[in-house]
Order: sequence, then structure tokens, then C-alpha cells
Amino acid sequence: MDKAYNHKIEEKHLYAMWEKNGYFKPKKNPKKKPFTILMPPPNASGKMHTGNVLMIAIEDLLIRWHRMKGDPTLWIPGTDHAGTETQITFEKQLKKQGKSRFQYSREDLYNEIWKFVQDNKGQIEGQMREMGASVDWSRYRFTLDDAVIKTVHTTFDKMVKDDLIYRGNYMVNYCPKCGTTYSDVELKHEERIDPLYYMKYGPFILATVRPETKFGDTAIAVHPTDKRYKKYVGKDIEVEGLNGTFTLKVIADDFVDPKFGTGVVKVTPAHDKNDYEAGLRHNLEVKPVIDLNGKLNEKAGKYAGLSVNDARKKVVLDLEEKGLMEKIDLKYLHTVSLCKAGHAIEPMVLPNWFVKVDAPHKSFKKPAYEAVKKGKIKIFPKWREITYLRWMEEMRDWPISRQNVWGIRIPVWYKVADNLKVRVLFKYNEFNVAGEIGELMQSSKDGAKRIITGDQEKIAGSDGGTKAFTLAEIKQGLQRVFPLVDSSFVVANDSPGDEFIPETDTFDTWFSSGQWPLVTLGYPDADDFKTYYPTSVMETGWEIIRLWVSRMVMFGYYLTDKPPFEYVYLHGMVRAIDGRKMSKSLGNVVNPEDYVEQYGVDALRMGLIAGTANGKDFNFPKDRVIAYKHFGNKIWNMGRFILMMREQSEKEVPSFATVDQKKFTKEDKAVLKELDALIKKVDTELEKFRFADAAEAIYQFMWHTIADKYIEQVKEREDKDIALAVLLHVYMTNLKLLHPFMPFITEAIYQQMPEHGESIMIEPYPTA
RNA sequence: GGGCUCAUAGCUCAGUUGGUUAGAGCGUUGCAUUGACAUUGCAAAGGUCAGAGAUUCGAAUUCUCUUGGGCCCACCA
Repeated sequence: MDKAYNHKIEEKHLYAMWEKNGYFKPKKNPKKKPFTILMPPPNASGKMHTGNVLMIAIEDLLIRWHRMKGDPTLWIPGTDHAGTETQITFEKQLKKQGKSRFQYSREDLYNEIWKFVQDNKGQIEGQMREMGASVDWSRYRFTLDDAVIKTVHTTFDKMVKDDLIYRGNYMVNYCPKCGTTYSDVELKHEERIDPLYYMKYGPFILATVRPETKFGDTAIAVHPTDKRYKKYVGKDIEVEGLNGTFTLKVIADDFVDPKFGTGVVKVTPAHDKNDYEAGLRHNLEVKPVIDLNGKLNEKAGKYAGLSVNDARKKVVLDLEEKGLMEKIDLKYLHTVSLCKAGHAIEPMVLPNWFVKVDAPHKSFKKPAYEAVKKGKIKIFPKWREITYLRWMEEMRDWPISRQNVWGIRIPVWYKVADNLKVRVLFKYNEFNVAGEIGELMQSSKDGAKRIITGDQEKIAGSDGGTKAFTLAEIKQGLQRVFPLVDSSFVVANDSPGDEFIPETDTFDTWFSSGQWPLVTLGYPDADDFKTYYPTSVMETGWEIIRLWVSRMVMFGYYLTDKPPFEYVYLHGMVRAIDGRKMSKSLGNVVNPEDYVEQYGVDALRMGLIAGTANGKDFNFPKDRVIAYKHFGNKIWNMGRFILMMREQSEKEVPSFATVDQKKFTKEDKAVLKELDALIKKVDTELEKFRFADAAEAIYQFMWHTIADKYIEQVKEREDKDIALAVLLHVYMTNLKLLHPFMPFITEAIYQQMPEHGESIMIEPYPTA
């Protein structure tokens, strides 16, 4: 053995040996209860961050512990397509090449992203191996595998039949110039100075930057405690407007800031996110006045057909003329949302797909709520339960459609002849064309409307503007369809016929990953599903308890009437060394690779595990990583010393089991007694998910009891053969206890010890 | 603004149902050291447990308030 432990040499080949010998596959044993963990799938095209390392460290610890105890143990690895995130990363790449997603049809874009992910997913898989994750690679899943898509489609179909799916309106970020919607994370925010208009509204004066949306107002809101306006709350008021007088209800809601403007807000649920939310709370009518071309619609009366900007100017002039404008603050600073191309975003209410989470005929969420409330699923640490339960109580219907390409397409088709009013956006040569499908199929000479973006000059000179498109042309370049809320549809995986166009929305990632326990185990009839469902522990970061954990529980009960797992263990977030959240812009990101290189995987894993005891967030514990690196070296040298002493021993060292117990000294008896106590402690701590305490106990015992005391005493002993037999036994027992925490070094030492077996991984776990 | 959470040694953190002298790692100081390990050993210093009040025979631990952090969510017409 070398004088110092060299992780760079020892960590390399051991993983390949384990994998080759098939240790990661479960050993069936009908008499024992299986222990199963499904790995929360990291982003397939990403690379490993410290949170992933902590996740793997904890899961591998539990898995190796149970495996050594002889339980049929299964850990399934996977990766996630990470819908929005991946699409944005990919689009950034396109941008570097001077391209954009609008140059691709939906299908081509999907295929390009697929290639991109395939090119990149090797990295994270390699890193899982590097971390020592003892996962069963033969059961590996990617969230866009055919089997996953099939299950998700089947579930959707069942939910449609069970009347748990409906189409409803939902507020999205829509760009009228691009003709498409954007996700929140795609938006840019820009500070601007705009006029703030104080207009007269019946008995009130209220401030707004968007007077043109007043035609969509369906209420006026004040703060509940605002004494100035208390007498109006709940009443209907008459308002003189530009298109005659109308009536609005006055509501009281906390979202109003009594200190802003006059403390009175006009509520336009169709065109403002805040107002939309307020509208849901107060059952207000959603009255859209802006259409998908960014123009005011017929509800705006004489302003119909004007663009938003033109309408604003005209409305302001007319208000002033009518004496309805109190004053204008020209220097109002606020933030506006812009699309990637820099156009103003119009918050719009568009039809989306929803899950009814608490329908009277069948509640999707209720069993999931009760499972935790009644303790059928146990959450560690327990105080996180509140987050889950509160979320479940407040949960509203779940919008499951996303206007992304990269994801699982919602398996729905629209018959064109029955849905001529449906808008589509598609690529035709170098142009992007948008319009209602019925009109696009006629020539624009007949008055059909459309938006064509691209080279305007070229369009004017060509016949592109007058063309009547065929359905095949539209479908070939199809980028997006905008079905109406009541469009008729059929559910089918494949096209039901040429006269249909597909839904282009994809599922919310959580709709598919919420079925992770089902798709990884081959629901409904695979052997794995029968054997390993429900699984044992769901181990993940607490920040996705609402997004992910809750969905898995809901789907689990909906499809199988059982919880998908018994325990949920939520680890804390790893913050940067400076105590702030890791972020690229702060430059404080801890790259696990650097620590693996310098201190080794074992030290990194152990440092992270010891750095958090109770699931709270914690700063990256650099000095613990270093401490455990030193610890590795310490136990390496203990092994070295034992081997050396055995070689030098005059008498043959007997095996521990054959030593006559009467020959034990009081030191021997004491250390053996302490060893028993340690074994018990490690077991009870691990059962309680107190990993740091178990780690600390082993560390203290090996270093300060065996090395500092017992070994020193051995040096003086007359009966060295007995002492060495005891020492080897105690040391080997500790290596086994430590293996789930520090798999590489314990295996490396084990392989050098006398009378060793094939691998420490398959040694029986110590019992007291 | 809503929710959760934290404040314990110079630093980073444990302290699980309230119960002897409040612990660890790193750091600091002194001494030691050729039968493994300087990535070592022995020893020491260092805490009125953020502040105030309450409950209790007893509070770092329970409750209330104050002060100051962190994170998540929602974001201002």
C-alpha cells in the first residue's frame, strides 16, 4: 500500500468492477421487502451541480446500506428532457449561429433539439458513474422515451374519459407581432418611463398606464381597509365612458395598494395578470378587448381595429376632450415585459388544457392530501409537511399545456372543417404566416386576413400575400395552433386522418414527471411494477415538493389507488460558500468537478452529507470536505499499519471468530462493546434519516477510539496475536459501516485486507 | 406584501420528546513525535446559546414581542 491514499488512482477502476459483476441489479428474495428508490432525473443536457451530488450521496447511502442488509434493492436512474430550460439553452445556441426557432417547423425544431440533447446527455451519465451511484443502468429511463410518452398519453386519455380534463382560459404571455406565446422565463424586463393617466371613473379617480384596456374592465377594486372608499364596496356604480355609460361592481381586495395613485384600480381580468387573479377570486367576467393581431376588437366600439398604441393615443385624446382626464403624470417609471425580439408582451387569456383537481365526481387531489395528513406517506423533515398540505389546500385547477416544442405533445387533433376559426402559425419558405385557418385557405384578395413576417419588401413584390394555402402546406411548416376554448377535438396518439391538424401544445413537464414512479416501473403490468411499487423513499430537494412530489402522489392515487412511495426525504439546498445562492452572475458557483479532482468523490460526498443534519439549506461545507479527505487518509494508514503488524507478528494471527473469548483483555472487551453500540447507533440514525449523525459517529469511533486509543494500546501488548485479531475485526466492521458513505476508499482498502471476499459491497452488513 | 426558516465558539454548523460540566470540523496557542499517518499525537484557550419578557423545580430547547439575515411565491395598476 502506498504511504498516502490517492483517490485519483483508486476511484478509477472500482466502479467498472462493481458494474461488471452485476452488483447494482436487485437480488430477488421473496421473503424480504424490497427497497426501492427512483432517482429524480437531472436535466439530460446539463451537467452535475452540488445539489445533484448531495442527492446521489444520500440515495447511494440508503441503497448500499439496504443492499448490504440483504434486501432486494433497486435504484433506477434517469434523466429529464427539462422542457423549457433545454429549449432556451438550445435557442441560445441557435442565436449564436444567427438563427431562431421561427426558421423551423415544429417537427424540425423538435428533431434538432433531440439531436442536441443526445449529443450532450453523455456528460451527466458519466458524472453519475463518477460519483459512484450504484444504479441499475439496465432500467435507465429518459423522460421522452417511447414508453414514457405512451403511458402519459394513456393517462391523458383516461382523464379525458373520466371528465378530469377541460379546456379553459389561462393567462399567457403573448406577443402579437410574433404571433406566439412565451414562457415567463423567456421574457425580458425593461424599465421605462411612461405616462400615468389619472382618469375619472364614476365617483372615482384612478391611475392607469393602459387606458385603452378600459373596455375590458369588469370591476373596480379598492383595499378592504381603505376608509375613503368603504361605502362603495359591493355596490354597482355608473361610469361615463367613451362608448356611453356602463356599470361596474366595486370589490375589495388585498392586492390593491392603497398608497399607489388614488388607491383605486380598474380591474381588467383579460389583459393583466394581477387583475386576472383578482378576477378568479371574485368571479369576474373575463372580457378580452385585444385580439391575436394586437388590435382592439368589436367590444371597443369605435376604437375597434386600432392597434394598442394607436388606440391608447386616441382614447387619451377623447378622454381629455370629454373632461374625463384628471391629470397625467408623464414621468412614471415602471417595468414592462418584452419578448425576445423586444416587442411588448400582451398578457392574454388564451385557451389551455386543465386538470380538474377537485371535481365533485372525483377529486384528484384529495387522496394525495389525506395520504400525508394521515401519515400514509411520511415526510422528513416533518416540518416540511406544512408546505405540502397548504399547497394542496390552496391548489386550483392545474394548467397542463405549455407552448413549447420540446416536450410530450398533447395527443389531441382538430378536424379542420369544424374548426375554421382556429388560428395557426406556420413557416412557409422564408416567411412566417399567421391567421385563421379558414381564411388562410382562401386568397387574401377575397379579404382574408393574415400576418406575414419576414422580408416585407419581398412580400409586396411577390404573390405571397395573395396566396391561398393548402392544408398540406400549413401542416408541413406548422409551428403552432391556437384552438378556441370550445374547439372540437379527438384524442389519439397518431393522426386520425389528413383532414386533421394536431394540437401543438406540449404537456407541462410535471404532468409527465409526475408519473415517474409509474413509467420507470412499467405500469400497469410489468413485473417491476408488481414487485417494486409502491417504492420506499422519494429523496429530492424540498423546492420541488409542490411542483413534483405532490403530482406524483396525485397520479399514484389516481392510477393505482396507492401512494407511490412510503417516505419522502427532502434535503436542503446547497448554497455557495459565501452563504448566498449559487449563481453564475455572482460567480460563486461551486463546481463539484473541482472538488472531485482535489479531494476525491468520497470526501465530497461525505462532506456534503455531514454538512447538513436536518434538511435545512446550508453553505457548501468546504472544510468538512477537507476534513473527510484527511479522514480517508487516516483510515488508509490504519489499514496499512494493521497489515504491517500482521507481517511482523511472531505468532500466526488467528481469525477473530476462533479466538477464545476468555483471552480478551479489558481493552478488547471495551472496544468490542463500543463497537456494538456504534453499530446500533448507525442503524437507528439511518432509519431516522439522520445521516450526518451516523457519519459523525463512525468518524469519531474510527479516529478517536480505534486509532488514537486502541491501536496505541496494541503496540504495547504482549499477546499481539489476540490484539491484532480483535483490531482487524473491529476495523473491518467499521469499513463495512462506512462503505455506504465512502464507497471507493472502503472498497480499495478492503481489497488489500487478508481473507477478503469479492467486494465489500456484497459483504453482510454488521449486526450488534 | 404572503409563506417558510434561521440567529449557539474567530469561521461553518450539530444539539431529535425541556433534565448533569452546551458538542464537532476548520482555525488559534503550547508541547510532542523515527513500529501506520505532519493529511500525525497530547493538551489548552475560546460561548451570559441575537435582545426583552412569559411558562416551569429546571429553557439553547416551549410561547409572545423586538432586531437582523436567508429562501420560496406573488409583484404594483
